[in-house]
Amino acid sequence: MGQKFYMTTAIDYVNSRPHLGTAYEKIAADCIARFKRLAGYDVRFLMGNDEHSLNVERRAREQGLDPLEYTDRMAEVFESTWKALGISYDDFIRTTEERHKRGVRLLLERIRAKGDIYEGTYAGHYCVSCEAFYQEKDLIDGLCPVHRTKPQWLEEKNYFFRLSKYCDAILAHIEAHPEFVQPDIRRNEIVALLKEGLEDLSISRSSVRWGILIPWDPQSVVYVWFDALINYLSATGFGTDTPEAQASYRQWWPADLHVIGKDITRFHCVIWPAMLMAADVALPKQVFGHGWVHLKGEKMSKSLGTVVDPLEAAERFGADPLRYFLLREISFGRDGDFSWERFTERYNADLANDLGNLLSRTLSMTEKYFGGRVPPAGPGAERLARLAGEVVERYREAMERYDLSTGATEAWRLVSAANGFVDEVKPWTLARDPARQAELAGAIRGLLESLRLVAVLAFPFMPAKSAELWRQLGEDEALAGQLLDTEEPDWNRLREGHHVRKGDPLFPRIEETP
RNA sequence: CGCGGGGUGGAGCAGUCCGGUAGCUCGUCGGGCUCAUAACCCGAAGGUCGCAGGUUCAAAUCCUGCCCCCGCUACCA
Repeated sequence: MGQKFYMTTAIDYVNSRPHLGTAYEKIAADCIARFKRLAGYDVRFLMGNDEHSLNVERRAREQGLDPLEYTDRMAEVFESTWKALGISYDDFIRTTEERHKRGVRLLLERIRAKGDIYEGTYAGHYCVSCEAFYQEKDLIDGLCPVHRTKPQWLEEKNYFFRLSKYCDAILAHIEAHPEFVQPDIRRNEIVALLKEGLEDLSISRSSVRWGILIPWDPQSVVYVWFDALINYLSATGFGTDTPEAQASYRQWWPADLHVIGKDITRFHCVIWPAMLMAADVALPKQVFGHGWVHLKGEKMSKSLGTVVDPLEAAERFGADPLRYFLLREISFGRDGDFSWERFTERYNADLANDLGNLLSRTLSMTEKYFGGRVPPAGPGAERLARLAGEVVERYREAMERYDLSTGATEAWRLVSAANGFVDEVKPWTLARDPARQAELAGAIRGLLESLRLVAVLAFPFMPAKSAELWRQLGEDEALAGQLLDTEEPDWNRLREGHHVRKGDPLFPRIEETP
């Protein structure tokens, strides 16, 4: 087994169904997970749901359900969505699970033992939707600035975490490990925030029941954010006292990568490391804050009916084209745009015309000239082989820094080159001249090998379509088990004489924009 | 002085950290090919890289000032 790589996404708040934005995060994370497996890492990819808080309890009651019943249903909705999108998570944690509660309790006890939790009173305007307190000056016309609803005046006993104590340590950590916060623009924000200083954080609620009880004071419940962050740790076995759990914890922690939305970098780059420092637990290696997916330049709006349901989008043309579009079109880390027009354009250009058609023409020629069997390697395709080597190197370099769109672009350089190569060598001309059989074989073989490599490179982006491409090339082993070999040129791997399996077009053209 | 993002050929983007031929996709125009999903290939037109200064042999890229757009003001990642 290779080096371990433990990565996570944000766990999702279950007060609404997944939408394109949440799906984007999982798709991007999945692409990274699959790339890492391809690169030989021993990957553990965690996702999950955030199920506590008054807000969730309310939503459940509205539907006449028990909170747990409600969260059970939502877990099904989320998991089936992720499966439909081809997300290859290894573990799915729910914050209502015992293993999570144990982890939360242990972390709390450790921080408390350190003396970093104290009792206090909190008073303020509390917005249920925000799960946050507001001061008078923050309210707009007496309403929550975010939700425009009337907050409640609450005065309650709260436990506080001495966040302020860790401000300098976190700053020092980020300075010593600039890669901790990615991309760079997010780091600047966090550093600015830290330089202004931190206040202690209220970490309990005494008015809420739906949550994890504070171990030494069952009248209080752990604040949902404090609870949620710990999932990354509890999912490894932290807090569970069996030899297996302990071994798992030691094997996987610290996390190598947290993939999250840019709005919650604060929680992951400030509060979370402080919690871990207080508990003497190692910090995660890296946090990556991705951008938003806008819809035609505007944020998605449920009331305007402009939210794209990822499943619906996936149903129309399959999950893979959607995955490809989002990953190729949007620079990972920045905001991007989704529209059916652009989707159709990308789909037809890159998938149908370039890759799909390349497969089509190559397999047709393989059938026509070689009876559908993989021809022997021969002269003529050297330049494709050379480019393939370069592409793999650059692809790998881009993917290592999570520059997913560049990774895809690199793979498509090989597709373009292969299409150009066909026009250049004109196999149909070679075919008329028996003396040039070896050249013809070399050319077709070069094209098949290019396609084989593209299947591997495209796999993190489009697992199902890549597997179909792989199958049509006549490969029998699972594509998922392949390794991206950079020691030896990943070339001439197909078995000579083996039958290809031409099938339906891999990506039929979309004639009308949806 | 609230915070942040952005302004690059008709459209959408990359390049800006580490200055040195302005790149990609679509669209337009011309040509080629016929293996292929009316797909593919080649070529061309089209940009004072928001504006004004500055640094430099050299700036989209660094510095200063200004203008405009967009988030943070929603169900939200």
